[in-house]
Amino acid sequence: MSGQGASERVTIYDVAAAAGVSTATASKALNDTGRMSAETRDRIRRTAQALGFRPNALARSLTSKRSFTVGLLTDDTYGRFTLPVMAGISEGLIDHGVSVFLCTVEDNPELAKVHVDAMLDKQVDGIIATGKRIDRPLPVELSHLSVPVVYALTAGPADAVTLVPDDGQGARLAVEHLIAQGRKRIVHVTGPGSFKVVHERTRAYAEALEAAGLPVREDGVMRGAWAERWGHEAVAALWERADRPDGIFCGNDQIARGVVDALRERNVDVPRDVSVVGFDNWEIVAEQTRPPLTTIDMNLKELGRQAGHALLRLVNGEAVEKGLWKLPCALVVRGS
Amino acid sequence: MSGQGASERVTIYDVAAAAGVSTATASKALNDTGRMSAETRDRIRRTAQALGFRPNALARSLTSKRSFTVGLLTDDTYGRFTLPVMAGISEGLIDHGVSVFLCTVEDNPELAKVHVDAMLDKQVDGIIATGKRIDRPLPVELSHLSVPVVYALTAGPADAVTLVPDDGQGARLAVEHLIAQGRKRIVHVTGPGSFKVVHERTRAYAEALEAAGLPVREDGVMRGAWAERWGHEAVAALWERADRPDGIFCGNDQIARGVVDALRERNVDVPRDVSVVGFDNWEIVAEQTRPPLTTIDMNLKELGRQAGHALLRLVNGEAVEKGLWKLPCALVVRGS
DNA sequence: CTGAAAGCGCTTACAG
DNA sequence: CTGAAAGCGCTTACAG
Repeated sequence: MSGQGASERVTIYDVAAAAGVSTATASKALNDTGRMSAETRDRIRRTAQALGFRPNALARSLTSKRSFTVGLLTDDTYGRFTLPVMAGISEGLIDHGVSVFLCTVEDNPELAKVHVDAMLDKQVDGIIATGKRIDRPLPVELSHLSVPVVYALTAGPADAVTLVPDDGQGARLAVEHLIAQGRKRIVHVTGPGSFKVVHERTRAYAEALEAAGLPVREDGVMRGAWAERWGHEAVAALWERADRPDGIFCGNDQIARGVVDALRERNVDVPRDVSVVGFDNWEIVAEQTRPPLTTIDMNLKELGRQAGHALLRLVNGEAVEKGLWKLPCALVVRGS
Repeated sequence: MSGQGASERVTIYDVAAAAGVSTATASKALNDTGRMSAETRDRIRRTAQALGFRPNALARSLTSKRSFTVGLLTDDTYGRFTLPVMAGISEGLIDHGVSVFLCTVEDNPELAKVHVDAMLDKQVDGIIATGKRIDRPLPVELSHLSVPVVYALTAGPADAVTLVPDDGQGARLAVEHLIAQGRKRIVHVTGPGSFKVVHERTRAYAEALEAAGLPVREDGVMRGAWAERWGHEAVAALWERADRPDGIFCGNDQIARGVVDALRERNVDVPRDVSVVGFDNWEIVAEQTRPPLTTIDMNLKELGRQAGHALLRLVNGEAVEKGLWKLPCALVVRGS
């Protein structure tokens, strides 16, 4: 019976009439504002309930100037990073009654503009910009909007709130784990130098070695593509060397998988002879590797949740620390 | 200068006043309705432009009963299928000025209910339900809502519009490709029988063989997990047999990758000795396989786009054919 | 403790 | 061809 009245939506007038009060009183009762006898408030609420009243959020927003709606912009159509971030945002916000507009803009500036305008027209309370790379901005300018903006996993202006995984801390975790396994000759096989994360992780790798009193070698860091193929090539090159490594920290799980496969093809036992740690905890890669990859998880869902909360605080005019928020990564120990 | 007036939003009153007309006339001019001199209409438009007027979509929706907003429900937080579908929906709808609410509900019925209620409160014009499996519904009942619902890549009621990839046609494409390569002994290594797609693809596999006059063998279909490991195991079993296959159609790209890797480990050359075709065109798997996988693409983005358009037609009261829409898959030829 | 009235920003019959 | 008025469904000072 309930919820079918397509044409018969019940309004606050219906509730007020049924309860024998004015709409003003009904509104106050339902929003727990104003002052009235507990009895009246209760009665109005029960009538509302009985009639199946659900306030029209549009009408409410029109007066309250709050739409309980935020816009989510992403340039990532296929990637794996964005989905957990978005899920975290959506989850974190729904608890506060706020809904999320999803907009995929890819690298298209005009499309991005159209989406932003549409969101603004729909009176979003704020915007979250999300991407696949922390060193590239989305193809649209968001800094002088009339609503607050939070950046997650994409580059934002210096005076904005930007949330990213703590790549340095993650890398340290990885290297310290290798050291804890008793590894002494640890190399780092990672992605292209054009990525900012490559440098951050490399620095942390070197610092962790130093902190443990292990030598930091010039040729300990090898850069290539973010691909399995590069993992294979790197192992080929490493196994040409006089002193082969006994620990390999990889810049992502795909490289790590290539490394592990290449080691197996050389009859090098992982993890007995060599320990390998990846980065990303991309489950589909990490779990299918033989043995399954030990890797670093960036806690993207939590990052999304925090991005949502940060935006909410901004919307409410609460104080929020500007700048780069680096969120901790976690080590996931599997078999490598 | 433009777009900064946080507190100074320009309304249609401002436009009307500046143009020396009533708000009614202004509204008509801007919406291209009513009748008035071209001169007046132009003048009003120019003033609106000059003032940077952007209509408040909330206010507009309140009277028009159309929010130009739809809800998108998904149970898929990490999967690869949903993101392209969502991107297609978002892309297809933004052209019509409609925005999309993203809701990830996972397997949580209460959460799903909360999201649906929130969407309804915000007066969405319709809802699209999306999932990761075509044979399972979302954990929430959507059939008696006051707005139209379209299902994409998830199970819907028989009298609804449900869009899915044409698994049979995709499988046929795969098998016909193998036959065109001159393969005669073609097996099908696929996922668990609990998945509906497994049966659809199996049937199409058998039909394609028959149509080509090739024998359909009892043990030609092998079921296991959707995982690389199963690909390895299947090859191990197959290579025990007297007559080994020369063509392998796999139920997904992960299995196909396991198969290709296992063949290489046995020094069987792909594609010289054996041709392999996968399913999904999951680029990260297909492209990293050595050699890269030939596979079936489900055109998920297009599926999303069509889901969006179908919903729009429903919202506009236009005729839409109910039932299961099977959208064509495409063969992507790579190296296997 | 409760209600009449005005208003949020737009659109839409209806008059003229 | 144009405008005054009412209305969409709610909330919020302001009176009483």
